[in-house]
Amino acid sequence: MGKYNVKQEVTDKFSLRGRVFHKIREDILSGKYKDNEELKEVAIGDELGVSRTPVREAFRQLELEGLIHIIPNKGAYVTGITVKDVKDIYMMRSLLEGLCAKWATENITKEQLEEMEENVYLAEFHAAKGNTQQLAELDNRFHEIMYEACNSKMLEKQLRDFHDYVLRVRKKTLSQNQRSTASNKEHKFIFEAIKSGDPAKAEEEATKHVLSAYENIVKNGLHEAYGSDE
Amino acid sequence: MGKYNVKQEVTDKFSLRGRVFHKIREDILSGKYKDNEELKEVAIGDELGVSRTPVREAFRQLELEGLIHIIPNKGAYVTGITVKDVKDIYMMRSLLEGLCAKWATENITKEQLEEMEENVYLAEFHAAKGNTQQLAELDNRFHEIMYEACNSKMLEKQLRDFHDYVLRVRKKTLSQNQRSTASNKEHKFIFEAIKSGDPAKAEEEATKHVLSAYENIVKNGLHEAYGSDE
DNA sequence: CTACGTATAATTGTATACACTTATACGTAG
DNA sequence: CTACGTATAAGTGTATACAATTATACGTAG
Repeated sequence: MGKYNVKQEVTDKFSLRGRVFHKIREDILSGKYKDNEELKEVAIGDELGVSRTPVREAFRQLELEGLIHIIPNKGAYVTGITVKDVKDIYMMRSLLEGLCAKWATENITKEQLEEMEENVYLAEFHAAKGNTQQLAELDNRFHEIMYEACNSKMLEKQLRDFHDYVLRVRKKTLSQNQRSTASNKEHKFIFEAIKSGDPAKAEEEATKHVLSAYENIVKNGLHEAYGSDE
Repeated sequence: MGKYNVKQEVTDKFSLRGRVFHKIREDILSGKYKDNEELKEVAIGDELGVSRTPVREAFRQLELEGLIHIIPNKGAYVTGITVKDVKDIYMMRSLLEGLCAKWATENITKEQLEEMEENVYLAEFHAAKGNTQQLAELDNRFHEIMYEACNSKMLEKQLRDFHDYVLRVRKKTLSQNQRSTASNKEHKFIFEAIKSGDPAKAEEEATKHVLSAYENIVKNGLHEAYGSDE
């Protein structure tokens, strides 16, 4: 990966296909399309004012993301995302973010470490002022820095995917002030472990960080946004 | 997921698009297309005797799998898979297979447990006879059973993806007899932990299992199949 | 000889047309 | 009334046509 290419979006948001992809994705995650609902190429194309071609290409991508499943010659059906899915992802993430923090400790550059430090202290400031928007961005960025610092293209991609997947949930939980201050504190612990060059500690703190986000989610239900499945 | 739908392939192998997808994927993983090589829609279409449409759809999927990256209005470029990528995946897998074994212990059905037991003992038999083909299939199936048993759609999909990704490597390492017998023994340990209802033990054994496969790979180089990147 | 700009070619993006498969409606036999 | 079969409609799969963008070649000014 690299210095340029600041944020390589897998799907360009400006092409028709990209817009269609993001729109459908959003509509599935937001619950507009219900579980098992059939998505028809022409209907969606008409709605967005495009032909079937970009819609079909978007479908192929959504299928690989697991948001829809396509039965050949039949149709595309929404797979949706349940409460259990989100929880499972958090458990998987807790392990992989741990690994990421460990590797980041061993590979982080001076610049990345500095940005991380800045991020942590800036977040403290915005938390005090109760600015949720900035906090969400800083939180995003903190994890992004770790992903970049771990020096593993595969792990980076994986965690980005997860991160994206549960983005809606994260936005919601971070808007609760108590969680965001706790989250900041945990970021600080991770940062300090990385700075002191202690991979095992960094791993432990990052794992704990995701787990406590998970606990928070479990406590607060998240029933409205997703179908309950258990 | 379910009783029916024994093996839901994400991309149907019989449609043109599916065939194109698998062909290009294979060609990238086998090294036919070099790193950063540009893939042109018409060229590939002509080679496979199809039009651009299925090729384009296959490209979109390959992009999401991370095997190629597409620059809008420019082209599709091979991302390839390096030795480090494979190693990183093994590290990630070791954690997630551990989690999978833990969850499988808590959710496995009687039938799945029976099939697993049968699998382990059958593998012992074929190992003694040195039948590598059957061994590879049994190994695949052992992990498949765990994926199904863990009762997590998300984790199942993730591990299948990883599994697929490094399939070529696994085939190769399993053809070495000493590794395959060691692998069998480890499967047996995992199975016994699951059967005895000890999630922590199952997790530990599954993690160790993937790690030892990783060690084996590191020892044996795997230089020929993939570009070295470190 | 180099640098720049324009014309041309090559390639991707999107829309449309046609082929093929699957679903639906309706009529008829029993 | 039900079961079956055929005709029709709807929808996906693929190919092709056209538009937009990017790369290349070549000529000209300096």
